[in-house]
Amino acid sequence: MARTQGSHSDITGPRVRAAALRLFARHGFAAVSMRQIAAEVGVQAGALYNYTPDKQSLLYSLLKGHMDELLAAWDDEGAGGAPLDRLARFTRFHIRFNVERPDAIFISYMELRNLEPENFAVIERLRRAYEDELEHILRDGVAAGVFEVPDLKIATLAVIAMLNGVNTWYRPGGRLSLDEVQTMYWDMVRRAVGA
Amino acid sequence: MARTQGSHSDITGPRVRAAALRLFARHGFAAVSMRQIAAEVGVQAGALYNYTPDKQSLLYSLLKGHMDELLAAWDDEGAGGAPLDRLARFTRFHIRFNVERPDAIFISYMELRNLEPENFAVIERLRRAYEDELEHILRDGVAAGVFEVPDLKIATLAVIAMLNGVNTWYRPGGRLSLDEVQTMYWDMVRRAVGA
DNA sequence: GTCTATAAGGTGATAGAC
DNA sequence: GTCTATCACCTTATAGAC
Repeated sequence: MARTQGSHSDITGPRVRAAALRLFARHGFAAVSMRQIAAEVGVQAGALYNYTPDKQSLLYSLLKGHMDELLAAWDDEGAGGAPLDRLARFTRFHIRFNVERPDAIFISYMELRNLEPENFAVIERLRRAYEDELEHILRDGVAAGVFEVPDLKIATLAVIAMLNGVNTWYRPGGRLSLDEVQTMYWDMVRRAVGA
Repeated sequence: MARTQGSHSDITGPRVRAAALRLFARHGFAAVSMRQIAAEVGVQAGALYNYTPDKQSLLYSLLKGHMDELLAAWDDEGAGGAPLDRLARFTRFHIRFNVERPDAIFISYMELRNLEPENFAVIERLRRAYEDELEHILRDGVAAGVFEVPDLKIATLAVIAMLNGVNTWYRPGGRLSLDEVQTMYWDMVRRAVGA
């Protein structure tokens, strides 16, 4: 796989990002060297710096891209309907989105502490924006009398934590289909919020 | 704080463990050097090797000690009673135990991937044993007709994931007391399992 | 039990040839 | 755009003095 010389104005950039995502998820940001990433891509370490100014920016760019994609995807399919329908849609959306990109999800909450403060603040703000989407659904449901939760903020975090747990065990082709998993968690979420 | 010479058959060992726990939780195992740990304790790096054969053993020892303590604590106060009572006790126990030792909890699920395979297998087995405690409660409740869950294994993991979420936001002296948090989560857990 | 000194090797990042 | 070579530094772990 190793190249010896020559130009490749092709797809090296995306391959660098893909390799970094995979390795960061497997071993952790701090444990992965630029040389390891380069070896995975099939270039020498120096060549990576054509695609990122430094290692930190590479991590930030992966997390930022992931959060943008998450919010855009929910924006596409989350809008409208009664609170109960929106909560069902959120539950199924969140599970599907997460299990489709386990590496990005993993580093998005494991490597936050390795972001420099300004980068951390940006990602944190986006994470909050996503949480707020769920909180608004719950608030509307409580106002409409169809949900009953002990505390809006805590119910929001509890539901997200429960749904995030899926990624720790779900594997495509396992005992349960994605649809079955979504349905089971919807059952539990629905009950947890008193619907 | 730095010593210059002399013997200290005192409490250096525990201080090494405490410093390592704190630093691993803050920055991650791979990002923390033996020199940093030594500086925190107030000794030179070489002195650490009086207390651990290597860095990996230090991590393993922290995780193993934590899991032993968890299982022993639950063994002390978890036994007996009706499924509903046992589930309430598990919920409150799990939350209290977790918020009392955030650093140990954090590294126990963040640094598993940095354990060597044999060490990982041991910790994983203990984690399973703890999960099984909850699964047995749910099974007994379902058998008794007081719980209703979509799937025993999934309900177990969903409840634990939800409860683990507390550590991401709870701080002593915050808006809610520990008892209030325990009560709110018990509300949501009870409903999630159809009790 | 702690120190200093050191071995052996890995780290992120840059310079300049092609 | 990629290579090779290199800088300055940090890493884990050990040896031997005190």
